[in-house]
Amino acid sequence: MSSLSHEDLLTKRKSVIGDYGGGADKRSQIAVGDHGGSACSGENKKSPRVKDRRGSYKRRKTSDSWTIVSPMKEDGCAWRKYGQKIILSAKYPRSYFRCTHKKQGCKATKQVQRIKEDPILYQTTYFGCHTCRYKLRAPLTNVIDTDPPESNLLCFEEMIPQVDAPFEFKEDRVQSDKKSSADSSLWHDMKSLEPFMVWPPKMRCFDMEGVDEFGDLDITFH
DNA sequence: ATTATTTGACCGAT
DNA sequence: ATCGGTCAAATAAT
Repeated sequence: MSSLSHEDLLTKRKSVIGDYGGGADKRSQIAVGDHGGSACSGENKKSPRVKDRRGSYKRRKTSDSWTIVSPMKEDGCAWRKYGQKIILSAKYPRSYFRCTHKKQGCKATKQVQRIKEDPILYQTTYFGCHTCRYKLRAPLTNVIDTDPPESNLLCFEEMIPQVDAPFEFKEDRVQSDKKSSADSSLWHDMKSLEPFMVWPPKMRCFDMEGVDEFGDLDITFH
């Protein structure tokens, strides 16, 4: 789709940024600049860099999660990447995604990690159910107020096959080539299927725990 | 303009 | 101290 390779993009970006990440943290710089000499209004507890983030996030529980092992890392949902980490015991980095509609209260997240090279396999772990899907049906109306935000579990009737999502394969920066054709053709095969991501939570609702296989996909509920 | 991605720092747990 | 998960500024894309 894009005319530039990922290496190109990366190179371009690096050349623009320079030693961006290498040296001092930009927020440190900002912080020093901000209240650098100011000593502030006296009481600082522990030199907040740019903003005190203590308690800014809570670690998730491992409940309400399930894992899918599949050759695809795309599902039918709109995710926004918010992090990537090198995992010590893993060969490939792990990517962290949250639902694009987090602002509307959707708490669903997932993490994707490639676990195998030859036939490429991704392990995707989902946390929480989407609460945003049925809102998409009436995007221009004022449904937000009327939606019960605590209804985590949806019915099948509420589900919409969200095949309008941007299906696009983007490879991790750390290995750029040898993707596309295999992946894409695979995806085109799978594209006729229901986006499988939407039903694992239903299976949970229907008391299907203990099921850990479904066709070609390995699914593990936690 | 707004939204998405990148990426090092920060946080809590161990 | 280290690890994995998250934040958020800078950057890129739309």
